[in-house]
Amino acid sequence: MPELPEVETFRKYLDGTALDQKIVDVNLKPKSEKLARPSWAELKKKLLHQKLESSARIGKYLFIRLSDDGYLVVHFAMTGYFSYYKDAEDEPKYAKIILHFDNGFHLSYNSKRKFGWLDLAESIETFQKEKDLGQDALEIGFEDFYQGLKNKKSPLKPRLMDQNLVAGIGNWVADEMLYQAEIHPSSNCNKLSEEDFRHLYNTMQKILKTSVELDADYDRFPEHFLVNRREKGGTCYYTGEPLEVLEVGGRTSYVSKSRQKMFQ
DNA sequence: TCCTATGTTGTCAT
DNA sequence: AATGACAACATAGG
Repeated sequence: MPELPEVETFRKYLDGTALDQKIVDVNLKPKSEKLARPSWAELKKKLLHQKLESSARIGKYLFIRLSDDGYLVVHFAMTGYFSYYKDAEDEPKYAKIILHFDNGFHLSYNSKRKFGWLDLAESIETFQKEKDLGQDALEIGFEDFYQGLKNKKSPLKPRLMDQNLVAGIGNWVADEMLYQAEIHPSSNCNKLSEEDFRHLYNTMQKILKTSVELDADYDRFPEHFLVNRREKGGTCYYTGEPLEVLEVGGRTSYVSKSRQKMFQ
């Protein structure tokens, strides 16, 4: 579900389908008002008669440039995704907000739950500042990554998932990074050396790039990736041992105990 | 029936 | 100021 690689895949999907066509109507499904910000009336008014011109992404947030001015901002939360289709009968079951284009196609924002949302923003910079959103995990340099984490008095995993520090890492990417980098999620940030952080940073880049290249399609992920093993009965690719399931920072974490070193 | 879920946000406590 | 625990949001699926 939508973390950085998934949202980047949605962004590419949007770029390949829905850009440069005039929005002739916008529909809201019943009981979906909460997904529209700042309000359904304002969102609809802003989108009508405009085109989606281009897209950008910071972390799990997608920014879509509108032809007049400003941005449509989309957050997919846990179950959101886009569909671009022509026939009304192809409308997804969980469609919540639907943009209708003058070429007869439709772009729907779908979600099983009412968690994600569509919002408006004047500029990406304003939005990023208001939300205190950190640098995108694929953009941040090692030095900022290191400086942001090295002095934290906290278990590492919750800090990796803190969007104000580095944006885009959710539960599965955090587990994946820590697994491949051989670091226990409960390790204290301030006990890792610079080289440990460098290793973690390089691992993060590799995992994110690979995931994005594979369009976040887990079925195509390398066999050693943890994400497909994060389930009951899952075993470590490297050691064959059963993965431990524990809670770190309130989130379920899968750990290969003998592989991942605890820094404390 | 009960529990969990890969996200965010707000409150309250330390 | 930082950090953590917890609830709320909402719903499908095991």
